[in-house]
Amino acid sequence: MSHMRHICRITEMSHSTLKTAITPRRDEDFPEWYQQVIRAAELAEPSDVRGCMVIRPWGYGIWENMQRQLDGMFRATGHRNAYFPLFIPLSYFAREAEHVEGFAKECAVVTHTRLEADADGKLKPGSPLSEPLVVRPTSETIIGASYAKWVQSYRDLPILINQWANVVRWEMRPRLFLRTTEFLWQEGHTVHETESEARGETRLILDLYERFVRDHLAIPVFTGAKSESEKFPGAVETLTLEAMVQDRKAIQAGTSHFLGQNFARASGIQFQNREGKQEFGWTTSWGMTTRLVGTLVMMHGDDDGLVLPPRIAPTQIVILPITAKEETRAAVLEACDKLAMGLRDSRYADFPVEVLVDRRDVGGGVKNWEWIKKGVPLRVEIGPRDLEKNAVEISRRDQAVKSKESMPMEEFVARAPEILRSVQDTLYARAKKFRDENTRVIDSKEDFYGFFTSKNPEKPELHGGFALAHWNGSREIEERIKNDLKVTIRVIPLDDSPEPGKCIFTGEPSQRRVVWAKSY
RNA sequence: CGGGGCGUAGCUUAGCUUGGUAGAGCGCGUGGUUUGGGACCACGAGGUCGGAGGUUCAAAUCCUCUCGCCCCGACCA
Repeated sequence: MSHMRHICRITEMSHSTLKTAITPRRDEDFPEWYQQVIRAAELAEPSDVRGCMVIRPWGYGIWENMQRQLDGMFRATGHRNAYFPLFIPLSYFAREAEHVEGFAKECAVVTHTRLEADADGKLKPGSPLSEPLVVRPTSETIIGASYAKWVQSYRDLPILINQWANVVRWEMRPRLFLRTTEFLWQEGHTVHETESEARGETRLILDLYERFVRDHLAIPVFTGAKSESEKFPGAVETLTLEAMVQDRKAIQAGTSHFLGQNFARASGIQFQNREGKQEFGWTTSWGMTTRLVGTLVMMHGDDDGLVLPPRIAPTQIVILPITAKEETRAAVLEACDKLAMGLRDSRYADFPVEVLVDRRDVGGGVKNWEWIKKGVPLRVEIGPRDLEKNAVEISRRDQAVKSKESMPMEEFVARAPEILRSVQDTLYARAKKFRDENTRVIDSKEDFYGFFTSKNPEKPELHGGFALAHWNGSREIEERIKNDLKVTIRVIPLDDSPEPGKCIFTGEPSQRRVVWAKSY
């Protein structure tokens, strides 16, 4: 009899151990899991406006942290913020042919001002504009118009400006954070005296971005150039950062473009050089977007929800008072506040530690799970028993949800920054390990096709990854691989160690391996 | 924009084939019992079944149109 009961309990336990906070699991249905995490973590929700989303405080808090950190890095490298119009006169936009071709299909266009009631009392657009206005999909042309006025002499250069803004791209298939009609970003736009200086800027920003995603978002990336067919419309060269998320697809985490003199010519950005001759400026542009929030979800999230790197988490430590017994409640709450104050006095990664005491009158278990789903790096429980020992129970989000460690309160206050650092490091190491395990050096066409073909076409399992393979440099091959496998060249490494070989598709000579993958 | 799927309460959904104007679980509210935990009991609020038209005595259910969402494709940060 007691034996039976014992077995039942074990069954029950293993059942609850298997239960995950997010349904479905990542391995069951990755796209659906992604959406459920965003909802469960209260990052964002679809709005009534097709393709647009509402970014909720927790999601926006992550974006604000990204802004704060990137903004500091921009300032430290001599950039300043400014703001340019949302609307771009159609004629300005039309100035750069390749640019137009690239963006025309996704432009929202304002053609009228004012609303007027018709006979039925329905509101209709009233006066047509003499010239339609394009809602910026990117701001090269409108910013270029200002730069043309500001630049007269080489002494006016360089111009190093960034803007934080929203942009609109009328995409066909929106997905929360990854591809929405309106999104938030920063766009840097610079003008330089020489080609090499502008190329240097493009590279400087690429390195800055790489540091940012590595150190703050715990995201390892491959960097390098885009192929002709993948580069920014109007750019001479596009540098990119490519990360691998947990379904092994590539996602672009940021771009930095060397625009040559294309846009300077289009906008009339001209200056008198040191020889007294008129010359077009050399421009760059570069950006990172709210897509990074989605990247973070897919990079670190698990079957219990979001997992946030401490450096980007809006709240780094949440304190959960165990106030089960009325008679100890006040003492527990007081201890929590005291602990919070102590923690806020310490610093982690240049800022005071972000601590929240969750005093809400919500069941303890529910409360705990909410914070798990939101991905808070550290959860700290304080109950009457801990009070007696002057200790706390801490749970790290990078470890199993049930795992807890007891620690003297003093020690925890002293060690909190170190523990946060450890969580941050673990997430990076884990992501890098995953990326490396799913990156293959491939030397034959057969292996290449095998790598990117699922075993079960009906319900494709997670497969593929990054393939490092030689390529003859032709657009035709890219096109064919894209058609056959939906695989594209994500990045052509810039580096230092060219490794000559033979194109695995044609046998022609190749200077270096390039990175192939399916992508977002 | 092409192919597929789906719209019933905040969420997940039953009912639809064989018409008779809605049921559940979770969540929510109140009261109580609990308390190192996604607890339990009782009571309760919440749905013009995506929208419009049609067939019918009668439509969530049948027909037509329409809107939206999701997945795959083309495109993109």
